[in-house]
Amino acid sequence: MKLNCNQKQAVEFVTGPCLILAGAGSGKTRVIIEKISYLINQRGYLPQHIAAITFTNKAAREIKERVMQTTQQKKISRLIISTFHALGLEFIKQEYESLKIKPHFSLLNTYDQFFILKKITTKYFKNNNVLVKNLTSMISHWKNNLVNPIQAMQLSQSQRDKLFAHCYDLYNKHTQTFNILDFDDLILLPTLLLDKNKTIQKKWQDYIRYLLVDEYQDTNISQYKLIKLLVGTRAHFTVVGDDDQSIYSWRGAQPQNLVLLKNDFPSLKVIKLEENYRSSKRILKVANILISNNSHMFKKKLFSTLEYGEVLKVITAIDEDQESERVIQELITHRLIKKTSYSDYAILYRGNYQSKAFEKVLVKYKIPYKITNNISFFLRSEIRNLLAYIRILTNPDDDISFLRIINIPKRAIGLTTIKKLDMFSKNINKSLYHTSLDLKLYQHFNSKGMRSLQNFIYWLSNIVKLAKHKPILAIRTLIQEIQYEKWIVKTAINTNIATMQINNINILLNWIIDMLLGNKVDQAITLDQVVERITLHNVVENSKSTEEQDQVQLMTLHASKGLEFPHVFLVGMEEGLLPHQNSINNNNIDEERRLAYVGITRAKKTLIFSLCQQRRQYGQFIESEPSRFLLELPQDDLIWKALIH
DNA sequence: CTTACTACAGTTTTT
DNA sequence: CTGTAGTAAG
Repeated sequence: MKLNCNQKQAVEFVTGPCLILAGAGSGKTRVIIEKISYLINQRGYLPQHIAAITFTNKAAREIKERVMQTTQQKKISRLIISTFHALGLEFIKQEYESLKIKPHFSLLNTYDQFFILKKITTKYFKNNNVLVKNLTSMISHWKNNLVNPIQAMQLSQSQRDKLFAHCYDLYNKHTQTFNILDFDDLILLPTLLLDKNKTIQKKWQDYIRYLLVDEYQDTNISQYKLIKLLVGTRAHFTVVGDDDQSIYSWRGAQPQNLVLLKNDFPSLKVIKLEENYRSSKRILKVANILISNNSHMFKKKLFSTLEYGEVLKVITAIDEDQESERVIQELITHRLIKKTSYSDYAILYRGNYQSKAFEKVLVKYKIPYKITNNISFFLRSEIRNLLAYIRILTNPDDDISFLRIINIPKRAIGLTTIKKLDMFSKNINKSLYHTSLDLKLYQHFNSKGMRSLQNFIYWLSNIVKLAKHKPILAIRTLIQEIQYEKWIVKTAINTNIATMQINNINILLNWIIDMLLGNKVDQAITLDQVVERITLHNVVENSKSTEEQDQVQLMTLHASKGLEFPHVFLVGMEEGLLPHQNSINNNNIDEERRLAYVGITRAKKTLIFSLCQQRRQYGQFIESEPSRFLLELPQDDLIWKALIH
């Protein structure tokens, strides 16, 4: 297929700052890919001087694969296609000396971060999870806004915020002494260093000569600053974004960055991609009318050359049981008449918990389905434990991982022993691992628990030594000697769960060993790199097999961004759900409207809404009203199906 | 040190 | 209503 006029213009404008406003389904990924090959083939850029930055590993992978199809493989081997965070990590690894970081730092995931904050703030918050969560997001917010602890203290008005700023300081000191970084640091540290150090800035600007950024509307302040520092005054870059699909403001995304771009780069060329290749005219009309209720920084109106399409249906139900029943009935009938596949259908909802009612009905009718929930593979307890062991092999000083596995499986090291160890480690200022190796500890304390600890650390340190030269043998020995499978069978609620957990562990182990051996990948990598990949990427990405099965797709609206389906059910169209009650309270309806817009624009051929009159919430029924978004749509294009009692 | 009970909170979540 | 995390008793 040929590029349309605007797409062609977007590809070929490479001499200055460029903003591509790409509406839903307008072929933006294709433009990015074409632009990369245009830069290489027509403009003489060397691949190693081009960087394309995305938010997700999935998007990065897609671009990589598609560039590979259009360009010769050897040409693009050094092309930089990565996420913001992976690029930041690469930067930190190269510049760790200037950042005053030891080379063997470990990366924290959100769980470990929460755990650390909980631990260091117990005396203030007494394990109040809500407060710790608030603190976690506050610190993240500060970091994303390039605010250090001192500035945070100055900015804080309330007593609570001052305490939070103090905790931020404690947390920073903690991460510095233990040589750990969190996700936000991967952006923050490179940004601060590039800003301060002109030599390094020049070096990186010479390295990355053309920058492309995908999903630009999702960038936060520090990411935008990073972009500016990387492109410098040369300003050879392209950002691609759509303000109507900005649905991550609660994570710090600033759609205003689109406007800032115009101010910071007056010569900015703005190119709009408004031709939609996905949806029927009717679906686009409805989407355009809905989103016109939001204020806009750039005017944009999607159009389609496809047929007008079927009328949109609205299914009303008494409660969520009937809602799911009627939606699935509709799906079954539609599939029989149109002879479609199950995988042509998607059920989209606001909150993960809404999937339950649908799952029940799908099971009842024996319909294959796939729920994409974001409870990552890595958050499963059996995986977290195993990972903690593997992290200890690469960085024994990782106290969080050490604490997690110290008594898993049970080896008679209890709370009292751990408390003594913790105290002692603070006195001699060493990590828990190294404190446990210190014979002085056992001269001070002599208890059953301490003797268990001494045995454990003797065993563990040998595995750690082994891992330095023979990581695969070390991992195999480890799994065998802790008898992890046995422990799982013992602790699991039932045998089904145990089998699943053992299966999960084997998936992870096989993946790690494949990586270490270099199977299935171009190059074998070290155990350090394996751990890094696991924290930053998602291993599950390897298991493609499920994607190709014929299954009805269920997911949240957030998770559906970037995808498309022939037939879409947008369920739970009620006030309080979409828009969500919290967003109504915070007067953040615009983002909820964009969420609805994202949902609508996923549909290619048919779109069906559903809602309930009453919905169970925490056990009791609450009355609900149709979402205001349904009422904003042109009613000529909707059919409200009668309620069945 | 382990097990069992109670209290409580409960959107979205790219890395 | 559900799942989880922290505490109190075994």
